[in-house]
Amino acid sequence: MSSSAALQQHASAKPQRVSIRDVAERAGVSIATVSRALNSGVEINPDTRAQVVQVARDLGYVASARGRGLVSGRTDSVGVIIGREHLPVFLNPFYGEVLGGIELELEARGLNLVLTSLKRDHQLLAFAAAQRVDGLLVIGHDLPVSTLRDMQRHLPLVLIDRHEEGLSAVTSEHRTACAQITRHLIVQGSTRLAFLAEDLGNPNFQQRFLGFQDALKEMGLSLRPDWVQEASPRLGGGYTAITRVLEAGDGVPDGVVGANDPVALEAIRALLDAGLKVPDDVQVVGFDGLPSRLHLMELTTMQIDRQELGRRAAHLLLETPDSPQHLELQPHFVKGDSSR
Amino acid sequence: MSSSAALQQHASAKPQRVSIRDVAERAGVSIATVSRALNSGVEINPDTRAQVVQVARDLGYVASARGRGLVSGRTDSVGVIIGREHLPVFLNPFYGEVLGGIELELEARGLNLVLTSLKRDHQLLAFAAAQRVDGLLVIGHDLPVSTLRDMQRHLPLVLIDRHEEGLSAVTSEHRTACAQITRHLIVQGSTRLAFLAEDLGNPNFQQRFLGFQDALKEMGLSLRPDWVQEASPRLGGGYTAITRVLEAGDGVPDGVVGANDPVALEAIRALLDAGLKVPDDVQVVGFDGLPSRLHLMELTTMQIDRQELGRRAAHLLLETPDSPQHLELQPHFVKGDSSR
DNA sequence: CTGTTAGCGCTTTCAG
DNA sequence: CTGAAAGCGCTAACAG
Repeated sequence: MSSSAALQQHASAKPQRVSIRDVAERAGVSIATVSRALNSGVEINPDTRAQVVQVARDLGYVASARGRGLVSGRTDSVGVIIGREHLPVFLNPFYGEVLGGIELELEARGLNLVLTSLKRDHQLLAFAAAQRVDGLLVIGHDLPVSTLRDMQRHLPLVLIDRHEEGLSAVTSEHRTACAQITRHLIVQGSTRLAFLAEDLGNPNFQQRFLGFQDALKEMGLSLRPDWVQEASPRLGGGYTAITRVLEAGDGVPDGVVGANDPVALEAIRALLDAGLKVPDDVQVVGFDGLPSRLHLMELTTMQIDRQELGRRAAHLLLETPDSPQHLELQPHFVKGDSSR
Repeated sequence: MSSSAALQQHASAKPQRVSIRDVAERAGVSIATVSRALNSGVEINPDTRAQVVQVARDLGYVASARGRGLVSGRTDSVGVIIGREHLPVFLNPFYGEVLGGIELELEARGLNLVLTSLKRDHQLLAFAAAQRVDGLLVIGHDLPVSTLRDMQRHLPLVLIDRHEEGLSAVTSEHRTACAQITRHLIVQGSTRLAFLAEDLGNPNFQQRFLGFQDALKEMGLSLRPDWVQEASPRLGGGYTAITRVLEAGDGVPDGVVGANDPVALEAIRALLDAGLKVPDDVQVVGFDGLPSRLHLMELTTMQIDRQELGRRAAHLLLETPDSPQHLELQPHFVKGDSSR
């Protein structure tokens, strides 16, 4: 509180903020006229308007978002909430690009983006209820669906990368996409396949795992339980996961499907360290399509258009805030150097 | 506007938002009492308070940020503006971590983070003047200093990674740090050094370049103009920059200083593609210390504590909003595999 | 076309 | 300790 107080002191220390009344007085009109002159729309004498606009500019007047919001009921800004599990949020390029897409859509309409990293559930609810924003985009999986529904009672809301009954969402398809890239591996000659999941508790990774199994079945291959390993989500998990596969005693896989790109890249590092060649000895594929110019290797992966994910979600929020909709985007195959 | 209107419709379609009056009525007290009960501080009958708190909870009442802000003059949120030149903002892990540090500091005080990517200068000024936030953190170099000063008249403001006379700032030191890492290269045996700048118009890169030259001079080496190349900031610039060095006809450098990590990594890629060995034939160092687990190689670099940059800036904004201060953080040397 | 007036939801004197 | 009332800055009827 002391901090906010400090910020506040500042404001009052400034040469008194100019209000609509100052402009009205100086322009010799009423505050209503000032309001009308500045919010184009109503008919008003062009000369009066020009005069008011001039005075407003001179005084550096800008309508207070608070005062305006109080009567209009709008804030002209949209909130974005990112799941706790994904922190540090900004380190994951995945979410960065999603935000970029959201920004794009909002900026086109002159709306502000308010980013709020996840606090306690009840704080989030309070945030929604306090009407600091006109709508909410939620990225990530760790909010209880009940909280989401509660928030939905206060504000329109769209989920990103997650789907819940009765709530709007934009997601990407995981299962057939993962089957597709697994098939690619098999077609290119791999028969002994390992799967590295970042977190099998996450529904999206579950779907990818199912797709992996679909492809195995379809191609007449069998699943080796020891070759399905979970990689702790912190950096480096893929390395130890593939190491466990190598140590399982079933020999060396000739194909590895990483549940996402970081896991796949870490696995490649481990394979190289173990003296294996990629893709000659082992083909490796990932999932997500993270920008990889600086990476160990150009990865074969399923590219998710993250910007589109954000754009669409913002669009849904703005255009159809009241009818729940579910959009599912299909990732597309990108051939890199980690597979043949 | 139609979009905002749509969001607005939603709000009004909802079961009328509960206001302080609803709580007062239901609790059988005045709105003043509700306000007092909920904003701990004033003395009030514990029973009354308990009663009010209970009713408020039942009704799911949360004070409107607008109404409260109008009278208190505060918004309890801090804005962050990121320079146009750094877009797409979120793709650069540098700024992501800074944001993380800011978040940390704000969260500890219950303040909200409002992220606004850069629009036109006058829009930014309007944003500041509209008092949507209590203070502003500005990351990046492309805002005219005059605009910054104008904004400063409306709000307290702290610059990050940039310094201007009379404005608060948190920056990192570039010159001696770059000299230090250049010296490392020389001590490890490099004598023919190239420098790859991302953008020599940027004062920070200029400082690094100066540091590079300081080290050369100090160690009795001379600067080859052809071996100072600018790398266009888009991904891949470092690749072509080092290629130009190789084609300059002066032979092959045995040491390369990249003005930042991406440029250095791209250069390594190009060197490897050209059949050279890193660090055996050519040592390469970067600057920034981006997380590199997934990269081509662990880079020797000067690590900037980006989170600290954000934390300190937020701290300055909150604690000393009125007296301009300048904090300079020193990067520290990190040895990787790209140098001996 | 423009001025007057009534709030938007809340906090904060000022009286009781 | 609590209620009444003023007013934060603005927009939107409602009169002129």
